[in-house]
Parts: sequence; structure tokens; C-alpha cells
Amino acid sequence: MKNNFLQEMEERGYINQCTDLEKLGEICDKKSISGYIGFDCTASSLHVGSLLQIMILKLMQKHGHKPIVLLGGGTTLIGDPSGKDSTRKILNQSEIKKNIKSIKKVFNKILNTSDKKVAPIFVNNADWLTKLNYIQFLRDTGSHFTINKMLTFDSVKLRLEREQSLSYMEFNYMILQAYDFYQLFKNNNCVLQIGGSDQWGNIVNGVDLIRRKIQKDAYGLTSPLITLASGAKMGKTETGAIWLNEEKFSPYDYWQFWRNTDDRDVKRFLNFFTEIEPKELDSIFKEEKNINNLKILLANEATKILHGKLASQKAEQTAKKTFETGDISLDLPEIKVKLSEVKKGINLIDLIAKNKILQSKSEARRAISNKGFKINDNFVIDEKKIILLKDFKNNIVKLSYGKKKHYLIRII
RNA sequence: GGAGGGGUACCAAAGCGGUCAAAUGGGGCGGGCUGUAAACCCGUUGACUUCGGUCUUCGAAAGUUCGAAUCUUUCCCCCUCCA
Repeated sequence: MKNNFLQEMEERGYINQCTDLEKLGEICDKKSISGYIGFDCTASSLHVGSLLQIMILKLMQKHGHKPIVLLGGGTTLIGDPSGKDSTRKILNQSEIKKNIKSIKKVFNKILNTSDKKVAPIFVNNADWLTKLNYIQFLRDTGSHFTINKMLTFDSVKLRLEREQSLSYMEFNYMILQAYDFYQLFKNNNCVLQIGGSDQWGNIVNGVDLIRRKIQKDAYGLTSPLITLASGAKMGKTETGAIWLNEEKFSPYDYWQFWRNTDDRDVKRFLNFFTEIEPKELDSIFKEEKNINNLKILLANEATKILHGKLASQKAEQTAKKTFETGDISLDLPEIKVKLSEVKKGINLIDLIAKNKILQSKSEARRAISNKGFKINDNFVIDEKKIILLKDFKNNIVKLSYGKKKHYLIRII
């Protein structure tokens, strides 16, 4: 395998399985190809769990290939059963439309949209799926699938083995996804579908369908499922997902997310989520022995890709001030209060609950009695703490929850 | 369609008339240690509170009882076996 694109895919650890790596390499060598990845539109933003896929699209661009982003407006109406124990909630059309619009923003930020040759194409499978004629579809496409085989695919098999129900609607998902690939192959000359390893079955079905219907070769490739050293799946923490959309997750929080990567994951993630050349990374690993510097590098690079260089630098500065020098950084999230309120005295518990630092007053009380809050870097001992004018310096009070969450209370 | 088993907090799982806001484990959150890491130790994990309590919660509704997660009835959902 000499092809540059696949070579770098391999080096970065993006490849889990491929239907025919060698032939795919030959084709990539000869010409610029189109490849697609489908994204789920059940939420208004993707989270880091999808980031690897996006990085792969970006890598395609780097090597002169054209990415097709399929925002699955049609398949989201059905719900992919892969890797799920229970049926997802079903969204209606207008919610999905809104989600697609919001998700698109992230692709436009991360991918190269200025170079026409490799600029991404966005497609929505609702365009063709919702127009299908049932009987016609069963005859033309359904006839190429056997139930016998469909039952052997993990997405179906596991669900049945675990004695979880699988609706007929979801059962059809893989056929629809196969049909998507066929459509894109025909209309956009798309020869490659990429996906997470849980998509293998769905992807292979598409490749098969294309061969059966029009006797052409298409290729499938999956990326590994990323698990954290802690064993958890990437992307979702208990408190909330690491969203890619700025409105749902600030650049500073995003930077912090990467900065807090487990030691054992750092090198892998630098390969996955930065654009630093693999060779350069090797030498960095040799020279830099301080793991914390690697984490900062990771945070900087990853944030840069999503939010831009400026936001990344700003986040780094904020972090530096808050954690290293202990200064008050003015870029911390702000809670604005009126002077008149301050003069009356502000009840800390109320402030915490009102500004959603914690969900309820009870939680706030508990957190305070557990030494969870600091005001101007001193633990709050008194549960009934009232913030007074004398607590302010230059109209600012620094409020900290735990070691990592800091806020500025500012008088306006 | 018939017979049986089951639905308890974020998840798993105990409780089977009062002492139950509900054991235990996992997860989460906070503290300590440290490196904004891991591991470990400690605390905490329904809401409101004048810290005395008060209110809402054990699939849903109705009932029995001084008192129900626990008993009865109806309904909904899931699973197993038979047809």
C-alpha cells in the first residue's frame, strides 16, 4: 500500500477494516475520488464521538479527494439500530431540518470549503428516501437482500440475542443505508463509504448492493471505535456530551476537555485529532518528555481545528492564568449582577441555582458543605454566605466550583 | 390466543405493611494526595427549608388500612414457555 492518503490513514490509526485496501489504493493513486460518511441528525450538534469521522474527511481533502457529507435526514426518520439496545426516539421532519442546519456549521468550520476541487458536498438522503415507492423499492432493491443474511449482521443479531425488541422499521435501516450508497455512487460517482466500526455491516451491504444492481466495484472502510483509557466511550460524559457546536460547548470548555485527556490517551489523540504530520509527531514524542506539554499541544491543535487559532490561543491564556499563575482571567464565563442587588447582598445559594452552576438549591447547599465552592480562592464555609460589596475587587468576584470551573461575578 | 415471570432512583439490584427518600455495587459530583493525569482514601448523590421539619417519588389509576414500594382491582409495557 503506497498510496499517500491510505498511508496516512494507516499511520494515524484511522483504519479498522477495509473491503479492499489494495484496490482502493490503486484507484486513489490514479485519480481524485469521492467518499462519503453519513451523520446522524438526532441532535442539534454532533459531539466529539463524530470528530474522528470528520478528521478523516479533512484528511481526504488534504490528499486531493472530495468528501461527501451525508446528513441523514431520511435515515434519522428511522433510527439506526447499530449498537443500540433500545429504539431511539423518533424525530419529526422539522426538528431534523433544524438539526441539519446547525450541524452543517461545524463541517464548514472544520473542512476546507474554499478550494473548489475538494470542497465538501452536502447531501440529504431525505431527498431520495422519502420519495421511494414502496412496492417498486421492494422489487428493485429489497429483492437483493435475504432475511437469512440480514439476521446475521451484528446490528440485528446482537439486539435479538440480548432479547431486545427490534422493530420492522429499524430492521429496514441497513437496506436504506445500502441504498444511499448506491444513489451516491450513481449520482455523485462516490466509490467509497467510510464509517465507524459499528457501521461495517451497513457499509458492506451498500457495496454488495452496488455490485448486484450495476456490477460495479465500490469500497468500504471503517475507523476503529475509540474508547478512552478509562473504558468509557468517547464523546459523552455523565454530565453532558462534548458538543462541537460553539453555542452548546464553549471553546474554552473544549480546550479544557482536551487538556484533561488521560495520560494514556494523549499520543493516540495527537494522531487522531490534530493535523501535525505523523513524522513530526514522532520527533515530538522523542523530545518532549513532559506529558502535560503534550496535553497542551493537543488542546491547542484540536481547538484550532474547530474554533480557529484565535479562540485556541485565548483559551490557552485563560487556562494558564487560572491554573498556573492563579491570576484572574477576564475570559472566564461571567455572571452579571446589578449594583443595587449587591448592595442588598446576594445569597450565594440562590446565585448558584439561578445561574445553573448547579441544578438546585439543595445541590448548592450540599456542595458548599462539601467544600465545593470558593470565593476569591477561599473555601466558602458558611452555607448561608451572602456576597457583599466588600467581596468585590474591581467590580469582580471570582467564584470557583471545584478545581476546574471558575466564574467571574461582575457588577454591571 | 393460553400459562408463567417481571416493571424500584443515572444504571444494575435489594426491600414485599410502619424504624423507607428506599440497603448494596457501579457511575456522577465535591474534598484530600498529585501534574488541571491515573490509582488510592474520605464525603455526597429527590426537591424546598426559618435546619425543627415539610412536600413529591418505587410502571399508571383506583381502593383496603391509623399507615402502602410492600395488600386488592383495573389498565399499560417487557420477558419466557406453549399454540
